[in-house]
Amino acid sequence: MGATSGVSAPEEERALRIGELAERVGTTPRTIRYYEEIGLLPSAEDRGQGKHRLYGEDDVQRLRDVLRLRDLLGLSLRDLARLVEAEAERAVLRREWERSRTTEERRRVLETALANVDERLEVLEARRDELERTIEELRAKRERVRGRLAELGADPVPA
Amino acid sequence: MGATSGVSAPEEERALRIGELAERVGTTPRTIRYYEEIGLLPSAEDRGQGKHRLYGEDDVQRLRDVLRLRDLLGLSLRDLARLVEAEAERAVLRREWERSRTTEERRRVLETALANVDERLEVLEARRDELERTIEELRAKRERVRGRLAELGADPVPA
DNA sequence: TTGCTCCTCACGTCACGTGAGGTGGC
DNA sequence: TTGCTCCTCACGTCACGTGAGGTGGC
Repeated sequence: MGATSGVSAPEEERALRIGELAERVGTTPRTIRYYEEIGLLPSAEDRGQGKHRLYGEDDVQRLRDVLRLRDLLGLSLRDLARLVEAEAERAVLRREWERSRTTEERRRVLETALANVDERLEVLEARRDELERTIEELRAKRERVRGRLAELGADPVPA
Repeated sequence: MGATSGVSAPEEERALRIGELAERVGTTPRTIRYYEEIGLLPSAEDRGQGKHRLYGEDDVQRLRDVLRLRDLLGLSLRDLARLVEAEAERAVLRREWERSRTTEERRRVLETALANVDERLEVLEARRDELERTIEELRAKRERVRGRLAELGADPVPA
């Protein structure tokens, strides 16, 4: 859960405070603290009681990913945490793969990763198709309204 | 608020009970009762205390619309209720338009409707574009994984 | 009459929002 | 030192979930 720190070594890079991070990714400090509390984001274990949280660029990226998945998938945060865990697991598999010797091991690792990606793609594509259908309905509606406006007389409606 | 009844005259058509309606649209009876409670769905005013709610086909359609907008837009239910109100208002404007005499009135009504549709289109298109970008990222990731699998040897991965 | 679904409270939960009162760092 | 943002409780809210105990219709 807390093996890696949320404070990702801001050695050279500028360290962000929670408010800056929140503004960068379009959320609130409270949401970030809550995600840390439920284990969806890693917490800085070496942070003293009452001390400020500090974040680096990779924390920005990780939080962006989490928020995007939350909005796109509409899962509970528990399920989302499981999904993010699976993603991390894939990263582990990836490193394992780098070291693995036999072709069979490599194949197994890659096929697991492929199945994982395919599953996410299916969910996202279904959502996009649903959105597309709704957009088409609205466009047809718009054309009908514009047609009626055109019938009313001279002034063309600006595109 | 309660001018029209949720029980939309199931004269000939088969009347649905709340559990059937819920299953048809993919939600729960509790959600339907809650939406009625906050005014997002109309309530049957002529329903006696403790009597069963009954629904018709247009209630199915209305609830489907509400649920789809909820999932697609991610608004609060208060904002969603306002939007649905605006939709109903447009229907009123539509009937008003049927009776209106002057070209200017008609133009005004149509332009209001057009602005309303355009606003919804913009939100939906932005969402779809974001989804599309995520899908593209995942597809690229998948191609990379499949490339690595192909490198491993003979057996082609089924498309 | 027996099941089944329905009814109305009413408390629980999830994902945060929102102060209350206090401390930390450019 | 002065502001500003940060900190930790902790209670509030929104959108329902989930029984508890009772009634209704094929």
